[in-house]
Amino acid sequence: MKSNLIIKFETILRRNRQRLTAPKRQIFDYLLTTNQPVSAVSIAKNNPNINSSTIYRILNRFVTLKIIKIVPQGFKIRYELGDGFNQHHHHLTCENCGRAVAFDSPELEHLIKKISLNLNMKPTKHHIELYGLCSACQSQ
Amino acid sequence: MKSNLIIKFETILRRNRQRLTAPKRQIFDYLLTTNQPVSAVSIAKNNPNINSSTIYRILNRFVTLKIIKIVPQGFKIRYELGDGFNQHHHHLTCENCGRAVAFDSPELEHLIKKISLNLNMKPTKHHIELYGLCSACQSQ
DNA sequence: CAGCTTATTGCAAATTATTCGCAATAAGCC
DNA sequence: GGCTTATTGCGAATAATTTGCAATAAGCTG
Repeated sequence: MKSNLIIKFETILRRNRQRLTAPKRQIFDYLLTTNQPVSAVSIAKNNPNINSSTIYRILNRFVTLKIIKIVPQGFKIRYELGDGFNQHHHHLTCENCGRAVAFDSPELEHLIKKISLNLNMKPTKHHIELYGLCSACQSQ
Repeated sequence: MKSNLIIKFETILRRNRQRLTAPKRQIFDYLLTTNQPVSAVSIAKNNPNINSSTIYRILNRFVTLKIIKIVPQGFKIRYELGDGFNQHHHHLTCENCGRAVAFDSPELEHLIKKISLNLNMKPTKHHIELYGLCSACQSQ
C-alpha cells in the first residue's frame, strides 16, 4: 500500500503536468527517509545512480512546487520536505556537537505574523534557525 | 577623527594578534557603507583591487571574530556587520520586489530565548529571515 | 628607524558546486 | 503500439571557493 505522502507527491506532480520518473521518486524517497535537512551534494553522494545535473534540476523544481523547502544552516543551503509533507517546524542546533532538535511554536508563528503585518507586509514564509549549547556541551 | 566603530574594529583585531592591513580595513569600510547584507562575490566585484582569495580569507576571519555575521537569504549566503557594529536586527524581505526592511523585536528575542531554554539549550545566536509581499506588490 | 619574526597577501592552480546545450530516452496519452 | 514532449544523462562550461607557496609588509624590539 502506498503511503499518503507518496500519493500527495504524485498528485502534485500530475497537477503540474510533470512526469513521474524514477529519479524524482528516488529523491523524494530519500528525503522522506533521511528526515533531516540535506545538501544537494549529499543527495548526489547518496544517490550516485542519478546524474548530478538531474539532481539539481529536480531539487529546483521541487522547491517551486513546494514539495521541499530550503533550510539555510550556517554557511550552507540544505533541503528538507516541505510543510505539506512534514509538520512545519524549525531547528535548534547545538553549536558545539551539531545535534539538532526540531520544534514548533504556535506562539512564535503568531508573533511573526504580527510583526509582518505591523510592517505592512503580507507574510508568506520564514526561515528561523536557532543555535545554542545543549546540556551535554554546556557541562564540558 | 576616527569613528567609534573603526576603533572597535581595530581593537578586536589587535586583541586577536591579527594585523591591521589595507584589505581588512577596506572590506570593513565597504560593509560599513553598504549597510546591507552582501555576498562574497559582490564584495569582490566592488573591491577589485583585492584578490578574491584574500576576500574569502578575510570574511571567514571576520565571522570568527564576530566582526561580521552570516545572513542566509533564500538560496544565498550574505554577510553584514556583526551585532557589535550594528543594532541587532532581522530582515523582512518582499518576495516579489526583493526590497528588505530591517526590524527588531524585543518580544521576539525574548520568546526565542524562552523556547531555547525550554528545550534545554543555552541560546547563543539565531538567524531569522521573514518573507512576505509589500503593500505595493500586493496590489498588483 | 633598522632589523627580525611571522601574519598576510597575491597569484596561479586546484577543487567544489552548479548550470547548460543537446541528443537519447521514456512518460503519459490516444 | 505509436506519438508527443518532458526529462534524463552526458560532457563541457561557468561560477564559487580553497589551497600552496613565494613575496610582502605589520608590529615588535633594540
